[in-house]
Amino acid sequence: MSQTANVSSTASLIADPARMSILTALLDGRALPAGELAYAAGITAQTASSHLGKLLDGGLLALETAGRHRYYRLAGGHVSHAIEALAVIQPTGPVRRKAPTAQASALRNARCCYDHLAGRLGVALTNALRERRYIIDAPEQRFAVTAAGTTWFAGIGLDVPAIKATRRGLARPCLDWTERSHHLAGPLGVRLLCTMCGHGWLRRVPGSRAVQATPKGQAALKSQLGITDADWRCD
Amino acid sequence: MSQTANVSSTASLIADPARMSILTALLDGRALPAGELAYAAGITAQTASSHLGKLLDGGLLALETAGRHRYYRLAGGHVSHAIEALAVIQPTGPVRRKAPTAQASALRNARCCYDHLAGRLGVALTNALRERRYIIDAPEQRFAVTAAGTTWFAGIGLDVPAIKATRRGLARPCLDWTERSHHLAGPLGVRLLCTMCGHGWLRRVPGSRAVQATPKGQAALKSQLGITDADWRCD
DNA sequence: GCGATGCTTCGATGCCGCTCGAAACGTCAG
DNA sequence: CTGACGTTTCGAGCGGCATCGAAGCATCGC
Repeated sequence: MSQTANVSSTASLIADPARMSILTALLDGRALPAGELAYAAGITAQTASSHLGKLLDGGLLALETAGRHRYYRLAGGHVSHAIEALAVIQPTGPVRRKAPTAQASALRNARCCYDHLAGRLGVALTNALRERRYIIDAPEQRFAVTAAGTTWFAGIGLDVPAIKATRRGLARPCLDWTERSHHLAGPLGVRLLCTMCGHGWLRRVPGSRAVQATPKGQAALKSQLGITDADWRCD
Repeated sequence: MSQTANVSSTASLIADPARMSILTALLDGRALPAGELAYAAGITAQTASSHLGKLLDGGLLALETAGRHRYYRLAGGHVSHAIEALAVIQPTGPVRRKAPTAQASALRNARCCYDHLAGRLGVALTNALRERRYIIDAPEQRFAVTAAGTTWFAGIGLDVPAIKATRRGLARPCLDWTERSHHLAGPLGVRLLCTMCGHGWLRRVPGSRAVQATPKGQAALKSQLGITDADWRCD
């Protein structure tokens, strides 16, 4: 994809401190002449001219000629948008420790890890599946589904043979950040979360990675796999 | 002040093509081991290790250690957001044309941008909502929902007054990196995608950001908003 | 015309950082 | 313990780019 080459070349334009000073001076939308931008960036006119030409070619600036002055301005709102998006990314500094909020513990209890279930519930669910030998450890960082497991998954409406495995297999363990244990990932994990949400057992919280278990879901977890609230809820 | 230095240092991390290849390989949210990223970027393991360390320090990547493997992933959605914002900026010059693969055009047609709809369909949907004045432009980079809009959303089972706005509002435009136009983001955008998936109109492709419209969904788009396949499908 | 001003181009210099070979470190299998 | 493997660290080579001096263009005032 030539898109990646394009992104990095654009980023390299912003990467130079002198050019960034020029862009900063123009962030408010004004159009400034080359000489003033050179002064703002603390460089000579020749150097600034080189930078301005590159920014122009890169599509970051627009040019407006007036007499012997040449006024430069940002090419559009998308440029300032990109700069602001970059400003959000901060180097990893000192680790800040904060008391876990209610939201944080909800995330720790049950959350999405991309498209599969993670957190204490994800780990508890995976352990229950392993204890019942519905899934077993397999080589190359994978889980295999046993015959009993296929039957059990079918019982909740999940057709295992119909799932096509990716390059990394049908199911695999995924390390859980908070629990330092594994939960079920891979296509099977994705479908399992989907199915449980479809039954109304679990509910994804909009705009968050948190997952809630409904009363119906709590009952199902207990009857199907013997998982009680105490096994994973910790507020 | 130090903000500008921070932006340019972040940009310099993205500026290197090898590092950009690494970031591209991680854009879908997966976590990949260092060796695989080295192979993806076409560099040796030593060089990749250096790059990964810098990206980690720069706050672009997160690390997950599993045995002798070290899995790297994007530090968060803000990183992919910044990359997409950069991708919007195009050099003013010869337009290069590439042969799109089937997967690429699927992504271009319809995909998730985090939790809301993007791509040609996302833009077409947003434009239709604006044309019908269900949503209107509002100050501070936002969309406002009109009374007619609230009624329409309720008609598809989406209770707008029940959605709580975040700090950035209820709905806002998000720049689409392939279409260079805006699509609907914010809590309303998230709920809208959710609702349309719930009706079986759209279907998220597992393990990908691609979104498919079902036949039922195509009919609904036509009857509800007058959007035909030709408006957004382009293979 | 003539000089002054604003800006760009050319050429040379110096430095940053990307790159890979070699080697050390940590983990896993036997 | 030993060998294999994945990853990181160290060191040296080297290409690319920012920088500035000097010169070349264009415009303005007189």
